[in-house]
Amino acid sequence: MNCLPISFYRRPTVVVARDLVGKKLVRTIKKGHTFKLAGTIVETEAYGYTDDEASHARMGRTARNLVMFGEVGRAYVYFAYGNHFCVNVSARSDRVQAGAVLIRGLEPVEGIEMMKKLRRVDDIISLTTGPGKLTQALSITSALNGTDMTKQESELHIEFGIKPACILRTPRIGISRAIESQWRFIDPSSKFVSRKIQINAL
DNA sequence: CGCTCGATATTCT
DNA sequence: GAATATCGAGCGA
Repeated sequence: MNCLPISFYRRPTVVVARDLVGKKLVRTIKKGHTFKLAGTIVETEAYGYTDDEASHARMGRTARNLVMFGEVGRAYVYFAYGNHFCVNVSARSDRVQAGAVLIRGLEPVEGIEMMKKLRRVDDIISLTTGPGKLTQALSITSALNGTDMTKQESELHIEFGIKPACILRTPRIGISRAIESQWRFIDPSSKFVSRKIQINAL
């Protein structure tokens, strides 16, 4: 079994976000043949509960964010700006009621030709450098919301990888609240990070 | 390269 | 009605 165990996700969300950098996100598609699409996670962000003004869970449960409150290690897929899907993994310590880690960047490893077709682009760099891009490259939609990411047989799961030499911690991107929290983690040696650093507003 | 804007689901005010 | 965990097209420099 190559998958990260459920205990990996039953820890503080920020710690899980850091430790997910270097792990492998795997998507299997059964369509006649079985296709495998996979990439190494190079960029993540942690989102919390009522303590986090930028989190979907900050106001409590809604139909959309239920997975953030449920069992850990599950895929939380949501539709952003009416245009793109984004994928998270639910993760939190037992003391907290909600939490998830947004996967923001991948380094493509397997199934690159199919990713190019799904994205309708040829450029490797723009294939998976961003949360909306990587869901398109791996054909991740709300149909996969709630998927158990700790099971090898799941169409979407997370496997062990190689621990990066260095992980950088920065403020999160694309939010206007709680910009002071440094809950974004990147592998600075990777070319597949959407932005190397966050420029802090004055 | 950088900036503006449209697409438009879901939630909040 | 406004904001949002985004992206890419179009435009100007």
